[in-house]
Amino acid sequence: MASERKATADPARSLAILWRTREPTSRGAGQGLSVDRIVRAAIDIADAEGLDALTMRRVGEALGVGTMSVYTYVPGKAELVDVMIDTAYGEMPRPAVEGDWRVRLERIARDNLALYRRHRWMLRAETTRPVLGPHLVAKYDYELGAVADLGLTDVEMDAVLTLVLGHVKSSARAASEVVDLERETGLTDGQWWQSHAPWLETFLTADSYPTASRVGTAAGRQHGAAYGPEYAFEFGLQRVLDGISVVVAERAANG
Amino acid sequence: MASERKATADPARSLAILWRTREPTSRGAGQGLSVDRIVRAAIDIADAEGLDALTMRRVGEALGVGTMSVYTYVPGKAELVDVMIDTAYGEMPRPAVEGDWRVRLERIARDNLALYRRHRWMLRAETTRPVLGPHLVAKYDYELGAVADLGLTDVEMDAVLTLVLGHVKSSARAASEVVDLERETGLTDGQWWQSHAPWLETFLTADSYPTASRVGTAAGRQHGAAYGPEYAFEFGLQRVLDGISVVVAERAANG
DNA sequence: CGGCACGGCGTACGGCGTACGGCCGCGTTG
DNA sequence: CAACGCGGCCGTACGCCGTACGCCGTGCCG
Repeated sequence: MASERKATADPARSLAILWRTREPTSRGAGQGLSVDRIVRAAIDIADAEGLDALTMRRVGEALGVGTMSVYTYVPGKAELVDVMIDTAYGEMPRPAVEGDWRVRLERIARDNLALYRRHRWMLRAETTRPVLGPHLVAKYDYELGAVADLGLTDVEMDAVLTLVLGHVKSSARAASEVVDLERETGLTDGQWWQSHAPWLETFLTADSYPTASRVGTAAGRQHGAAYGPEYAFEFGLQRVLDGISVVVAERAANG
Repeated sequence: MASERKATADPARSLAILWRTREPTSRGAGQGLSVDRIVRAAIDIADAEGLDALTMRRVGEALGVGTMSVYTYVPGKAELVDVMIDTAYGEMPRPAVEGDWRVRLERIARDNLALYRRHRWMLRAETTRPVLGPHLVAKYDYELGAVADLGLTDVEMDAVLTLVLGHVKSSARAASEVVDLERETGLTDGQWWQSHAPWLETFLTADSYPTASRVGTAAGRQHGAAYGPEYAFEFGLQRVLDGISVVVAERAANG
């Protein structure tokens, strides 16, 4: 299957590229190809048409270059995606936010959501352990700053961040799926739901599954209106932050 | 996009198979192939070797049958995965749990985590909107029961469930990645972390990224010990439940 | 007993990632 | 200034994948 990360991706190779261990060569013909240009082209393709459309052939084509030329700068597709991810992290804002931890965490959540909205392919590409590129490290450092002065242990700080970012990613995935579905079927979520209503009524009867039937119908009716991925994101985010505040209050009380 | 779900997956076809719209034929030769046997074989392969190893050729091979014979019962790979997912949901327990909503939700979270542990391929396969198979519907109905009597609106009930299950999936994914990494590299997480220590110390210095450096080191040192995906799961779950309890208490107070 | 519906499958096509080996032009060296 | 060799570039080819298509043999129904 692959697609998101061949099992054989070599982290060391990705790291070498990410941290620019190689100096730019001036030898040879060189018609201006470079890791940066390749990554930029690849991101453009993935943004516009998704990870499936991102093939090495397409990348070469986009750069007016043979397929195999890409391999001069990038060891393989998996490593290319690694670099794409770190590059995307690099475009995130890292402003100094005024306000308490809750404001800061909420801001971080929204920034990450925006990132996933712009680069939907990241939702599928990150499957394996992230490669510790420079921008990911900077991002991690910045985001830890939001929870640094709350009296949490280092491990707890990491766990809080993991929790919030995990929620963002779940929500983003759900939202992305709705977009995909609308694009593929040509139907909005509400229309799709309505077209499946007869089918649902056949099997998902109030007799057999009372709760699922009622709630599903309610949720379905709201689709396109108030309910949807946005609601799930907002609701979940506030719940998560509420939950974190319990620990924070505890630590503040106990010193 | 594809890989876990070809963009061309046809939900209607999947649904037809899932709800057994076709009656079992008794015409023709028939050497005992069936949707069930195919699905079972496919799940065995995916469990043992991952989604990447699941190819139509492998499935046919495992059943002592030609590759294309599989297509007699299943329209394509995407639909096969759909059916695999619903089948996996079918093996989940749905006991009547005594205790309050928190006990019930916690139980649901752990059951789902166990499911993902047994079928790690599900973490990659569910990308798109789930197909509403019979077992998913039953699962949804069952799980809604855990939050049915808390005074929440229908939409809120759905959101609570989405939040909890999203956290489970995030955590399961993280845990699965650790397993994959250990399997691929032959190193435990702690060993891997240690082997990258020199590299990290070069770039992730206390000067440039003080917080990330300290927390990363702390988290890294704990790997293999107390910290890890299990901790992140437990910590996050309690935070999420704490957050939900705030809403529940609100509703209980306001009627 | 004839027909044919249907399960089973061999072949083939168009895609993918990428290994390999060669070409060619430039910067360096004697 | 000539020769060298290195490195950017890439054409070809291989082994995978999913699956369209058309052919067979079988056993039930009329």
